[in-house]
Amino acid sequence: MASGGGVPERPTLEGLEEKWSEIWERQGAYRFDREAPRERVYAIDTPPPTVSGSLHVGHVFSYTHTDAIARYRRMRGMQVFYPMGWDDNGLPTERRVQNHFGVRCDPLVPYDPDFKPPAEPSQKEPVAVSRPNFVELCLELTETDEQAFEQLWRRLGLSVDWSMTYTTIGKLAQRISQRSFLRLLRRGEAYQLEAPTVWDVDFQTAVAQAELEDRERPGAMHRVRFAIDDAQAQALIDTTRPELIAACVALLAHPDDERHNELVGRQALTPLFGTRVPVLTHPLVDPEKGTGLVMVCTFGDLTDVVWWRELGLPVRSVLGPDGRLLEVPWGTAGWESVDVETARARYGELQGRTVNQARRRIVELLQESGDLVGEPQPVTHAVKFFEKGERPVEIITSRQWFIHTVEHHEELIARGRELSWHPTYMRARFEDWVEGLSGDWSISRQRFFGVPFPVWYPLDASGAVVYEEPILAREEQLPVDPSTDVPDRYEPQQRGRPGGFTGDPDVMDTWATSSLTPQIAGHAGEDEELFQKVFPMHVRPQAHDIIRTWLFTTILRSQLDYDELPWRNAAISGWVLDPDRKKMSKSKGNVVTPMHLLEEHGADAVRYWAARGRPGTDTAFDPQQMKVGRRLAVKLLNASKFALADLPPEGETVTHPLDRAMLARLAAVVADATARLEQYDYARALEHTEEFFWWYCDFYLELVKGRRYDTSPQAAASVSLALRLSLSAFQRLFAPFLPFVTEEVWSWWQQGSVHRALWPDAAELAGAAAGAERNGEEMALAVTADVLREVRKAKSQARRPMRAPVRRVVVRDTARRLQALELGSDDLVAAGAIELLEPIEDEAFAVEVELAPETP
RNA sequence: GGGCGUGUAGCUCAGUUGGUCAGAGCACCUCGCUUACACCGAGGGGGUCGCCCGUUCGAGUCGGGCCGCGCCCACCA
Repeated sequence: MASGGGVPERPTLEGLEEKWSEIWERQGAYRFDREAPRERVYAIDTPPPTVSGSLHVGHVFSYTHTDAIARYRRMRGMQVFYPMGWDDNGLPTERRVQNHFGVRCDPLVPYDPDFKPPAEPSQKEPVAVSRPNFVELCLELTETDEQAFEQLWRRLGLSVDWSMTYTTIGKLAQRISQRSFLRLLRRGEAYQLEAPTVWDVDFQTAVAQAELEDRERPGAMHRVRFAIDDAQAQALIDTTRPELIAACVALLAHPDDERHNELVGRQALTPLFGTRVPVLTHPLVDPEKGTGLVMVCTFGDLTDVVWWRELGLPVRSVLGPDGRLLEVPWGTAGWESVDVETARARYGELQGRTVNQARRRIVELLQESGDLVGEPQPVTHAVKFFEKGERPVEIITSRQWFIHTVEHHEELIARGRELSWHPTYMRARFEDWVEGLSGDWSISRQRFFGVPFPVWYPLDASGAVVYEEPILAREEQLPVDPSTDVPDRYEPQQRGRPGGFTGDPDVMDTWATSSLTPQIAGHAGEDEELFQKVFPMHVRPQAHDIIRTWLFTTILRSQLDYDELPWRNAAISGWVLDPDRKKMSKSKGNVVTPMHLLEEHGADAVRYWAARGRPGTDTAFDPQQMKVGRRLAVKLLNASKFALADLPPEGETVTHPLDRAMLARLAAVVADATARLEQYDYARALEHTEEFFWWYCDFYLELVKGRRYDTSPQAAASVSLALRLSLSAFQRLFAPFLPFVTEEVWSWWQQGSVHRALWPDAAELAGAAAGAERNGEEMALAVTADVLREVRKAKSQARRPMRAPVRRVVVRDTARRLQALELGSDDLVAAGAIELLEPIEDEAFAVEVELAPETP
C-alpha cells in the first residue's frame, strides 16, 4: 500500500475520500479471496437496495452498520464475502419506467426493434409498447441508477467487493429463481391453484399477504333488508359494501345467537336481485357487530373467503380484475332470480362501474326499492391496501402459483430459534408473523419486469389451455422466457394455436427472487465450490420492517431447498426518523440526499452518526451528530500527529507508571469493544472507544507532554513506546467506523492498509502493562487526573491561562492514594506547571491550589 | 384488540447483574490564542429518570397497573 511518507505539517480531512477510494480500488483492498478455507470466510447477505430512483438517508444508516461489521471481521483475519446486489425487478421499476418514459406495457403489442421512447413523456397518455420493449427500457433505466448507487456507496466507504455485484433481473438471478421453482414444483412444494386471491385493481396483479397494509379510510355502514321466504319475514344486515349484494351467497349468524333462531335454515332473498341465499351459522360471526347477521359475498374480504370455503358456498363473482363490475348472465345456473328481468335491469345500472361508482348507484336503487333502512352511517374503518397501491385490494378468483408455507410453520419457528438475532427481541416479530400466516405464499404476479415462470401449457384441440399438464423447462435451458422461448417438441408457429402451446404469462413476485439472495450471491448450482465456501452465510443485515417479507421468505426457501438456515445471525437495524419521530419520508429524504450529506460533512462524519445508532433502534436524523463525528476525525488526525511526529526513540518496554496504567485501561477498552462487536453491537464498541479516546487526549496526552518533548532519550523511551502502542490501537479500533481518516493516519507510519491490519489484541496490551493494577499504577493515573482536574478548575475560575504557574498544590487524600500519586507526580507537576506538590494524609479527597501571582 | 419496543437535562442519547447512576455530547454562559488540534482547550448552570402502586434497609435499575409514542399483527360485516 502506498505510504503517505510521514506526518504532514497540517493534517486535513480534505480529499481523503477521493484519495483512498481510488487507492483501495487499485489495490483491491476488499477483494474476497475464494481460495481461503471455509473456516476463514465470513459471508454477508447484503440487502440489494431497490433501484427505483434514489437512495435515502436510511440506506446510508443501515449499510454503514453492516460495513462496520464487515471491516471488523476482515481485521479479525477473515476473508469477508461482501457482495452488492441491485433489486431492480418488480413493480417499483415498472412504475418508474412508466413515468420516466411515458409508456405502458401492452403484451399484445409486437416487439419494435427500433423503438424510441417519446421525446416528451406524457403520463396522462402513455405510449403502449411491447413487453420486450418495456423490459429493455427497464434495463436501461436501472443500469443508470445502479451506477449512481455504486458511486454513493464508494463515497460512503463501503468495503464491498465490487467485482461481485448482481441484479435481481439478471440472468444469474433468473436461472437460480427458475431452477429453485422447478425443483419445488417437482417436490410438490410449489403448486398451481385457481382460488380467491388478493388482487390490486390498479396494477392488476395478485399480491401476497405480506405486501398488504391497513389504512384507515372513511366509509359508510348501510343497513339493508333481505326478505325471508318470499317476503314472509325479513332479515337486516349491516354492510359497508352494498355494491356486492349481487355477489351475496349466504347470510350468517353466530350459532349461539338466539335472536336469529327463526331465520337460520331458511332462505333469504337478496334485495334488488331476488336471488335465494341460505341463512346459516358460523362461529366467526360476531354477534356484537351490527345486527348480528352478516352477508357473505364472493368476495368482500378475507373473512368471506373463510366462510365460503368452510361452508361450501357457491361462487358468484361480480368484480373484474380492473375493479369494475362484470357482466353476469342473469337467469343461468348460479344467477337465478325470482324476477330475472328486474335483476338484469337493475344490475345493468351497476355493470361496468367501478366499486365506488357502483356503491353510490346501488344506494340510490336500494332507497328506491325501500330496502335501505335509514340513512348510511359514516364510519372509519381499516381497509386493506397493497402497500404500493392507491385503491383498496379486492379478492378475485384467478389461477396462481403458490409455495407451501402453512404446513412448514413448525420447522420455520424452529429455524427462527436457531438463528442468533441482534437484538434478540426481534425474534418475536418473526414468530408472530409465522404464527399469523393464514395461507400459502402466492408468488405469481401479472406483471412484466420480473422473472418469468419457466413453464408452458399445451393447448387442446379447441385451443383451451390445459393447465393440468404444464410443460416444464429443462434446467439446462434456463433462464427461459416462455413468452418468446419455445418448449421442446414444439415449433414457434404453434404458439397460441389449437394443439399447440402457450407460455405462462406471469412473472414471479419480487420476493420470490429476493428470497434467494444467498444462493444468487453465492452462485448456487453454478459455482458450487464458491457456494460451499459461503453458504450458509454468517449474517443477514436488514431492517425490522421486512422481517415478515425478506427474512421470512429467505428462511423458507433455504429450508425447502437445503433444510437449513441460510445464515447464523440476523443483524436488524432500525429506521432513520425525522426530528418529529416519524419515519423519514421520501420527500424529506430527497431534500437531504445522501450525496449532499457526504459532501457537507464527509463520509467519516456521516458514518459516525450512523454507527452511533443502536442495533434495531430507530434513530433521529441529526446533522449535529455528524459534526461531532467530524470533530472526532479531526482529533484523530491531530492526536496522531502529536504522538508520531518527530517522536524520540522508543524503549524496549513501557516503564513509567502512568504509561503502563494508560495501556492497562486501553487493554480493557479493546477487550470491551471486541466483545461488543462480536455481538454485533457496533454502536457501543464505538461509544466506549470514543469515550476513552477523548479522555486519553484530554488527560493522558497532556500529562505526558513534558516527557514526550524531553531531550534525554531515557526520559522519552517509555512514553514513545506507549504512544506508538496506543495510537496503533486507536487507529485500528476506529477503522471500522472512520475508514478514511484511520487509513490516512495509518499510512503516515505503517505499511499496508489499516483495513487489512489485525484487530488490536487486548492481551498483548495488557501484557505490556502487566502488574499495573497490583503496583498501584492504575490508581496513580486516576489520582493524578483528579488533581490535574482541580488545578485546571482553579486556573479557569481565576481566569488564568492553563499554563499559568502554580506556587503550591496541597492534596489531601488517603495514604494509599497519596502513595499512588507519588508515582505520577513528575508528570503532574509538569502538566500543571506546579512548583510545589504537598500531600497531606486525610480521609477525604480535597485539593487546594495556590496560583503564582500574575506577572504583568 | 394482540405482540414487540420505547418514554432519563432544551436536543440526541449512555446508564450490563438494584447501593457515588443522576451521566455524556450538542446547545447555552464564563474564561483561555498553552509548541497535536481555535474544526481547540478549561470551567459552569440545567433533570421530582412518563404516572401510580408494590418488593427492598435502599429502585431510572425488579414486579403490577395506567398514560404517551413507534413498529408489526388482527375477522374491512
